[in-house]
Amino acid sequence: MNLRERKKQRTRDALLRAAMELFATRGYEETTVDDIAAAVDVSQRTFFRYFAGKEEAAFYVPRLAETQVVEAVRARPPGEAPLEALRRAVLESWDTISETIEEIVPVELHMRVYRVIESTPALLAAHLRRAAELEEELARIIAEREGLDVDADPRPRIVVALFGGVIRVTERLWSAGDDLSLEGMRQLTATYLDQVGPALAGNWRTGQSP
Amino acid sequence: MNLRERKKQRTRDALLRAAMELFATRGYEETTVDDIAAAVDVSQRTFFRYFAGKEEAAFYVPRLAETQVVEAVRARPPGEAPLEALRRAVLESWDTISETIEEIVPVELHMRVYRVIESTPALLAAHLRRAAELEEELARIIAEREGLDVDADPRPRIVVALFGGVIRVTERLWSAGDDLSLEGMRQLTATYLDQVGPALAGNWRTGQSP
DNA sequence: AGGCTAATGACAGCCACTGACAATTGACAA
DNA sequence: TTGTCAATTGTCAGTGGCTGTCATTAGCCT
Repeated sequence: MNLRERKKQRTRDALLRAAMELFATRGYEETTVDDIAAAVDVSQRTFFRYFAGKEEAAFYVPRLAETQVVEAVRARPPGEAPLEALRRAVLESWDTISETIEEIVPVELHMRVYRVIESTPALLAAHLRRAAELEEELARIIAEREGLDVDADPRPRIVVALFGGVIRVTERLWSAGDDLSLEGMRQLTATYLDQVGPALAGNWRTGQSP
Repeated sequence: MNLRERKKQRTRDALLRAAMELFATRGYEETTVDDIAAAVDVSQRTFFRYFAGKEEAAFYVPRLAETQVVEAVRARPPGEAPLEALRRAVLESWDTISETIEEIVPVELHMRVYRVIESTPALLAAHLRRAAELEEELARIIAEREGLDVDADPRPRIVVALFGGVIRVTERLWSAGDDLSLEGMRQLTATYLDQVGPALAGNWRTGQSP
């Protein structure tokens, strides 16, 4: 790697860290791009050469996680039922995700930024849009696994929509609660996915849930 | 109603219509607030006194529809299973929705704007955030119907997430296709909701779908 | 060493949005 | 009807995100 390349990498990292640190402490809206650039001692223009916008800095790490989930789903054996494949892929990819993150920024910082994302309207909106794109991708993968046409058969998109919905509900609960550990999230996700069947049963009065 | 009130109403209507017309023809990003204000011959500042931002103008009509759905769910008899109640409420509220819209703007204009919302990243993001808020509200209603605590029992949020997911999938398909009639949308929604059961079944090879 | 190219900074400008203040216009009572 | 009060609006100035342009700097390669 060149000196040039290394320098670029360092600038990018510094900008990312400074941005995340500022978002996490001061808040997203309260942080200006000038603040971030000043913290790294580069011009505002340089920031925009590395990130398309403030938003992109906030979502840099979450994007890594998404990529990993997609690949985990792709790697699932074709025999599994769709919902089962999705479930296992997510739970499994969280084992490796923290290491991936730690290579870039402290996981703890990521978690604090994640909370900011969930509690900042503009960021939450962007997050949901990304999630929708992810779902579309997953639907295609599922359809292919099952040898179906996504645009002709509604079922791939429906399972994925259901699955995505459950994930989002747990994300929200998790980020709002106190237990920010990965294990807590795993637990929550597993519990909620287990409730999918019962939730669809007609009669909810039979048997309460945790 | 005062002359003053009437004048305000007229200005608001004119701004809304001008905004929607411009969004639908020129596109959202390509329309500046100055354009909208100029079309109505008021100052830019006045626009911001009626709408919190460009976005709010785009979502003014869709918000009406959302309100109506929420009320339709509230009006459902308590005996129905949750998913059934949601299904009936949505299908039913679409009967009345076009009249409500027509009081404000031509339905055809609304449809064109809706397509713009679905195809403009910034607007789609905002739309999904609103949808998430709506789902939270519906989950609370469902929980109350069933005499449950939303924060203790996951099932209300899960059904609603599933339902919301299906709705969003159909919205997208509908807005991307050619048949922009309400009847087409009803049909699509009913079909997709009917596929929820089959989609969750383990084995998709038994019996193809339309 | 010196020319080439990529990265950066400085500057100007667009657009969404906000606060402050002055001018206008309808409402209402004397 | 007129004068006063309050609401509506326009103007102006300013902030922040973001982009294009151009000159300058700094690493690369012969």
